Amino acid sequence: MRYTPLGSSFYNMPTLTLAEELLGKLLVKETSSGLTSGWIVETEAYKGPEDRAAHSYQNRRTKRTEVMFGKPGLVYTYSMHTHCLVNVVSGEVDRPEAVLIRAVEPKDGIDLMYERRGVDKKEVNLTNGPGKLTKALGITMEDYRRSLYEPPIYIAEGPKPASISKGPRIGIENSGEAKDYPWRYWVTGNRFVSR
DNA sequence: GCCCAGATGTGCT
DNA sequence: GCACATCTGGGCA
Repeated sequence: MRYTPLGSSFYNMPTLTLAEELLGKLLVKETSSGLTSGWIVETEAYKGPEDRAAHSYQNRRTKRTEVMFGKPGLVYTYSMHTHCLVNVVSGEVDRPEAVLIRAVEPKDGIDLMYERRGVDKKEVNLTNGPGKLTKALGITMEDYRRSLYEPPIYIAEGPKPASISKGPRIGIENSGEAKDYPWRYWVTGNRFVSR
């Protein structure tokens, strides 16, 4: 199973548009154990300097956020507690914006996902959360700063969802007014959406 | 459904 | 050194 990654030009669009356009695309990760992939069904946009919920709020530039200042289409992996989350860097160079991938629907390598997540899980629990999908697909801090338009981690074309919903983002209660921005997008009715 | 502890990297003092 | 985070799973109701 092999797919054609979307080229770097795909990522040259406003962050909110990109967050919406990513829905229905295929997120693919190749490792020595095999290939796993899933349809992206939920995303959240984080808009740099003016977004209190973003790591790059007020252009905070550190070792961790450095990649957000780079080219769009790079991978920003972030570790939190025992988990790892994956973002797509967006915005032009020096515009520290990103799109968080919150959930995918498993497509290829489902056996491998069970192996990584635990065989006692229901299928819906394999990838219906940002920390879950990274584990199921084998995405780790090793992928930090990789580009998404070539293997081993990339995004390929997929069907456009029939209907898209949007609403406030999740897990950012301490972010003042930013917590209400409707920058979370998901495929309407998809059962792999996190909540 | 809600509450809570786990357990670790990161950033600030 | 210390507080806290783009979360998850298990406990209980």
